[in-house]
Amino acid sequence: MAELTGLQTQYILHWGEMGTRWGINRTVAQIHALLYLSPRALPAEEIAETLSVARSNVSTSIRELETWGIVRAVHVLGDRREHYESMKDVWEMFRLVIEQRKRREIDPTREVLRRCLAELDAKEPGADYTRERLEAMAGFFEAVTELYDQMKRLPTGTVRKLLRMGTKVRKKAG
Amino acid sequence: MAELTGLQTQYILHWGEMGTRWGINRTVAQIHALLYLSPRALPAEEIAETLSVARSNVSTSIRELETWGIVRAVHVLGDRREHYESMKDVWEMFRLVIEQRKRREIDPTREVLRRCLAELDAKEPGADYTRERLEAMAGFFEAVTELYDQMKRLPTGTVRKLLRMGTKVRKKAG
DNA sequence: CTGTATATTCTGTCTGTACTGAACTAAACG
DNA sequence: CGTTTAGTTCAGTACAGACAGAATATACAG
Repeated sequence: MAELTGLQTQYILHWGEMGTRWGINRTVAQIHALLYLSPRALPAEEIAETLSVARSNVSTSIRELETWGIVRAVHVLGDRREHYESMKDVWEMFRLVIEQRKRREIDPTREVLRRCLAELDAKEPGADYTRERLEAMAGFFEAVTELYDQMKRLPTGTVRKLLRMGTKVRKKAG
Repeated sequence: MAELTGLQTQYILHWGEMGTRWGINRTVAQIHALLYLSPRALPAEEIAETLSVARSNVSTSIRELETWGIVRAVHVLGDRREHYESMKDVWEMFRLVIEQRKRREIDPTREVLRRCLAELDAKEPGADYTRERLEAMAGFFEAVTELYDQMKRLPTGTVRKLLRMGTKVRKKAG
């Protein structure tokens, strides 16, 4: 990964772009893209040079990727620098990311909805209507959580297979 | 909705908070939350007052919600102002939002991946490895698209039923 | 028409986040 | 140990997006 090919650059830039739309820091996303494409683990210094970002920026970004569990540090004999590599199993990567986003975005919302419903006083104005709306929303979040839990139980690869099956069935029927 | 109850305020603030995490403008999310809870359509002026934001801010935010198709303007006899109301079917709302996010985030990525794979020159350094990685990623995006298309075909309500069935099965088995 | 109410567009300001470069810490080498 | 190298933390800067308020446009009433 000393020099990027045009193709690699294109992918990395796009990934960074998409990252921002998903609320993921551009540099974090770019670093992930770089490591994902790299056949070998890269030291921070090299990442910084390749992407033209500050060394400190790489440090914090790598840390974030590590907390997500999709990047880890490995060591190379005769080199005391840390080398970073990305997980290569795409499905597992997204599973990890989704799990954490769920924790930060779905779970707190479920909590709030539950608390709201618990606190809802029948005497306050329009309580019936409010309850109806909150319950509908809460039901949705419960269902999503349920769906997520069910998918989590399936061993890796099964989702893929199910999906392929579904495709075939649909094609036959269509 | 002249005055918000504590509960409504809580919900609206939380929704705004979550919106920012999903890359949705806080005001847009808050307005949506307000309209969702409101038993009647509200004029822009009232929205601005209730949420303490500028009238102009409401105008642009409403526009965004309208393009998503989850808020629409309705008219009230004897009042020439536009009144805005939110869709109340939570499942349909999220379906609309997801559809559009898919268009903006999944589809372009699929395109880039396809183009990258098409352009990939076997002569460039590490072409085999790059191809492998790009294909894995592309496969994931194709699968997600497939999944989405299949779910889209199901009539509203079916997803809910399927989910409930799944829950029962799992409970029995567990 | 003119005046008033409503809605939109535009411009400058503000805020929050990303990022750099420097200072600092820790570890490895000789 | 001192020196070098890697890694982290911090303080200030830069930038993007959100927002308010003013200016403008549109529509309706009298």
